[in-house]
Amino acid sequence: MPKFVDKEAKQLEIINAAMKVFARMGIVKAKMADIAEEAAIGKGTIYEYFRSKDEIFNHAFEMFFSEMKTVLRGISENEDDPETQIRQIIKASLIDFTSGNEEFMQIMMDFWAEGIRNKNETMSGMLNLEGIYNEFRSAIASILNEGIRKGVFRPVDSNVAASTLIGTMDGLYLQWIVNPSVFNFEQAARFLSEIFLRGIKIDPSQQQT
Amino acid sequence: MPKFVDKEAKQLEIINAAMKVFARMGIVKAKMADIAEEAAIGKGTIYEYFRSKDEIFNHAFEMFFSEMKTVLRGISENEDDPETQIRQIIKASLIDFTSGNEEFMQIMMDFWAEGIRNKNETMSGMLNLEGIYNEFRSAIASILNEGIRKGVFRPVDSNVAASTLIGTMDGLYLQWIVNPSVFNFEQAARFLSEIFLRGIKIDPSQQQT
DNA sequence: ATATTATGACCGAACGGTCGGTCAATAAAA
DNA sequence: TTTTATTGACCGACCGTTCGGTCATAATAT
Repeated sequence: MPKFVDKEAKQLEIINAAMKVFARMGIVKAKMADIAEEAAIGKGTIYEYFRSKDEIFNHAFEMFFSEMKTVLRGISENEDDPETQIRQIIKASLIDFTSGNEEFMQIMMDFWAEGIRNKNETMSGMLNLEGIYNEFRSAIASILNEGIRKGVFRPVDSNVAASTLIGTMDGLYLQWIVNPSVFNFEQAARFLSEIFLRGIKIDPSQQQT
Repeated sequence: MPKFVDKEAKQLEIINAAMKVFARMGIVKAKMADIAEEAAIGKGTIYEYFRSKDEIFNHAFEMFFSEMKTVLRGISENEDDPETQIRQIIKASLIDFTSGNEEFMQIMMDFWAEGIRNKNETMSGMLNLEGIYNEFRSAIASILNEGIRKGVFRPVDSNVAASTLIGTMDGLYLQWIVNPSVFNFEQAARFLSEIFLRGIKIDPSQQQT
């Protein structure tokens, strides 16, 4: 054993173990003992790297969503056409994130549920579902605004539209979780892209320029 | 004290008390002691009427959603025009259910979260989120099918469309919960009605009959 | 009408299991 | 040897559930 362990790396190991346990048994049911076992360390050791279960949870939460943010950022940076951007966001959210990744979804829903439950809590730190939504919303809203400016989208209220789009995708996750047998993300993504864009695009017959 | 108490009525009292407590502190955090206090009875008395906390939860859950079902049924029975039916469903779900009723929403989200978490559990009885969604979905799908038959809606996949609509509404609840300060149900309902109908209606310029 | 008995509604102290967190002991490294 | 890292037995707060017992009322007897 080296005298100074790489704290960051060990924290990451623990969080990854925690993620596995979270996926397997849900966040609330996950015990410190389970996480320790998964990480192949003693229970006490966890407390060398985290103050509490909440702290583990918060770190995991943050890591989890930062990945999503990165993908979204990539889309808005590498693509110029607003319509294509919207299509890509829907595809990324509903297909790329989900396909073959049940575990991921389970955790995501659990984070949500936990975020809702602890909304009013004086949590040690973050669990900032609100901030994450704000970020997503403003990212999508600015794409919509760009489309409106370019005259390809109707002048809808971009914040309301962005909320609705995000809401729809979240709602679809929920339905998949609840009822995976009759739910198909590919169909849903295709339908959503079509209907949402049809809903906000300028009617071709009256398009200007 | 009457020798024989009306069990049903007392159960209802307890469930109502439980609902209040659920709204105030969340389902998981709600203690039997809290429910007893709210109902102004002894903790032990609760167990004269319910076997367990889960049983209270399940009864509450069922009651809660049966109200929603009733409203939906009313809409499909008292109105013939598919477009109007869709508008009414959106209005009922997003405005009538929600307005001035923060408590209601809190509980609904909590039921959701709980339903997700316990999805794989061998719960005593029900907590049948899946069944409820199926019911809602097929109700909306049949409205859509009627619209398609009448030639006012495009021949979309009615189940996918219904899923998407339900998902959207749930997602909007979620956003309101997370971020009530920047979210407005009236705007959202108006936008959703407009965009969804615009998305599925036959383009007027090519309408037949 | 009054006393007596039976009943079920009601109660909350106590129980038992659970689980996050602590710490004294141990192992490993320096 | 001293310092650092690790550990898991242990603690105690918490909470759902149980159960022995009380009491108001109804039924019955006198």
